[in-house]
Amino acid sequence: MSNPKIKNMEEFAAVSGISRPTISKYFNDPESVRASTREKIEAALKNHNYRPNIYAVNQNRRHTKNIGLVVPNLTDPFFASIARTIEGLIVKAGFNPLLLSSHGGPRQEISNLDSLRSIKPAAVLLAPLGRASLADEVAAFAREVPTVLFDANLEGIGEAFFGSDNDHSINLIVEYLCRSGEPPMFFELKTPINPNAVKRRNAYVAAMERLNHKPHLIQVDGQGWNFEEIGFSEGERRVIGRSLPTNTILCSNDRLAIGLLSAAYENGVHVGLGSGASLRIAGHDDHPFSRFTCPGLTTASQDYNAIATRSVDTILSLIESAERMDVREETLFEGRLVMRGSA
Amino acid sequence: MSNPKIKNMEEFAAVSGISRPTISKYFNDPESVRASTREKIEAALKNHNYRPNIYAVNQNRRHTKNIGLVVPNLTDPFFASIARTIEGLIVKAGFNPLLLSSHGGPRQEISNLDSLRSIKPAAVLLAPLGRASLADEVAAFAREVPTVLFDANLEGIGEAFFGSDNDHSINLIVEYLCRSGEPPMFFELKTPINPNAVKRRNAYVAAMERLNHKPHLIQVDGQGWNFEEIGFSEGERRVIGRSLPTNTILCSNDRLAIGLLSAAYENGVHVGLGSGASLRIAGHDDHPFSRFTCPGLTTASQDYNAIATRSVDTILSLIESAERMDVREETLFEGRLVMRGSA
DNA sequence: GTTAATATTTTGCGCGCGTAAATATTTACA
DNA sequence: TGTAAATATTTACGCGCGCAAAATATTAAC
Repeated sequence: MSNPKIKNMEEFAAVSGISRPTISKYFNDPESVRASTREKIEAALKNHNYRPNIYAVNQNRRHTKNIGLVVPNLTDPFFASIARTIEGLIVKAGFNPLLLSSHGGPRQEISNLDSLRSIKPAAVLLAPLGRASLADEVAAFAREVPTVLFDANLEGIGEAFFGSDNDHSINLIVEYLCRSGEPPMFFELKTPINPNAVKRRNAYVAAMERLNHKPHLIQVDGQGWNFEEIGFSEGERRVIGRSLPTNTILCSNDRLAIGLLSAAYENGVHVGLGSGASLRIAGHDDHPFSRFTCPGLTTASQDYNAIATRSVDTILSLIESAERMDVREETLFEGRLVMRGSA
Repeated sequence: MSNPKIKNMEEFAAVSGISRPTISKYFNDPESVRASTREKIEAALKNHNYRPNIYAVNQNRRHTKNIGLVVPNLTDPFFASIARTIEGLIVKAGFNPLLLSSHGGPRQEISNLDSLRSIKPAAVLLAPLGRASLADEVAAFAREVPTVLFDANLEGIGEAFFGSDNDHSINLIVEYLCRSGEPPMFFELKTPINPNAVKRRNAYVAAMERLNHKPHLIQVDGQGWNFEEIGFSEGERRVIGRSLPTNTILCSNDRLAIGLLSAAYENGVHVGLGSGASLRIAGHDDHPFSRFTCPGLTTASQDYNAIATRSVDTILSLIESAERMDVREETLFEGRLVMRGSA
């Protein structure tokens, strides 16, 4: 396990009694060499534990085994957990995931893509920032490197997009709220970064009209990713203690709802379904923490398993076929209603 | 900006009228070439936007510009946010951070180190899993690659360790709790993975004894990282509605406290300081979400700015000096008491 | 036992760049 | 203005490996 010290494939070839290119073949696919040589190689591997220099490998390989994974914000447990499952799928497929977060904003997103470019990835999975994204530069990247978008769509960019069917899930939750109490108002950022937020707003309006209710939007100021903070402070200003046309608030996402719940609690406003409650709050996403809010947050889950799996599958087949897609695929997965105590 | 297409340094040298090795020097340090040549290069760079092949660069460079960053669990917003600030510092220093999470457990931690090994990083910043870590293998790695530990200590491994002074912060919070109400019990996992947890337990016991109170430990079952879940379910079993010797619970970390708070709420137990409250709950860490619990969580913050900064600084000086430390440094930073509504 | 077909291994070359040593140029200073 | 010191550039070589084509070994077929 620690004889002299093998420093390259040449030397390893020598000690294993096989020619260097055959060793190379073995490392690229152990099945591609005869069983008898494979055994010799693996025996030698036991005594010397040599590993090919990854830089030399990637310099010469036609395509690297790297897959880039870019998410808008790793600090958000939601994306952290998606990233984790995608990473797992990539590793299982024998590729090497490179995880980057665009938390710094649109310029960082591009800078992430630039880093990936220099790493010459086989393909890239990108959850873009959304409306803030520098679409032209992202598009230019996607022309160079096979790219699949997920979570947030950028029209026409990349080989495919996989996301959530906001129409469906918002419809589910609006219907539920109307059926079980007063029709909801919609609490959101005035200028959301995420295209899903816009879709949800429109879906809310449409659902309300379909049910013959007048839609009400509460559009609050706020920038960046500190949704809880915004939900809290703007909730205090615009919701708590105000006389609103309804006692039910549907938030554009769970993190806003978490802030709003906190503001309600702090101001002594009782949230929930029961008789003692004066406010109902619902969210969207089924954020990892929404189980533990007080009360638990009623929300709509996204089918992230499906999104992750399909995204990785298409990226892999894209790599394998070495071709681009003839038509850009766009698939939305349906979420489910998650009922908890808050509405 | 898009003339012919430069594919290597040779060609770029040609179009810029400078010799290739000089170009190489420029990319390693733009200041190292004469101002006049620098201008020529940068002019050419504008028209051709060429970038050196990172694999070829790293294959030949004596040391890469990569710094590995391994954290136990990126899904925890706490580590996600530390990782983010550390990444920022690394980038600012002109290095390239490689972020990996050991969420999968001790074997994944080692596998992360193995991946890093093959990338030949200049150095590695490691927040180990803790007691679960395969110490021998981590130590072997740290002998090969300059490694600095943070957050959780593994005795004698790596060049230095930077963490929190649990004695200090637990003392702060125990004193506060005793002074403002009944002395606390300590709520924790029976078999914690994290050495900080053990230190906190001991610090709690010591602090209580110093104040002439009898320490009480509530040690619950539970494995893995789903602390909120454990805090919730075990809290329901062991705390809520039980007749305990005190009405104050100090949790080993905020995530347990978040679960416990949720359980209290769900069972109609009023948490806080006021007269209507029957339970006080405090945590430790100042987790990003602890502001938004109901009520807000009283806790002890860690000085993660200091930990991040010092860790990165030492790793950088370690790289620069190209030497190991003669004595292993171990520095603990003091946290602060963060008072909110829960205790 | 021979030959053709096939699977495997080897030969030979080049990838894109870092870097030491040799050479040329610039700068500083008398 | 001349010279030495400092700085910049060039020459020349090697890093560790992938890959195509050629050579060889193995298997199958008759």
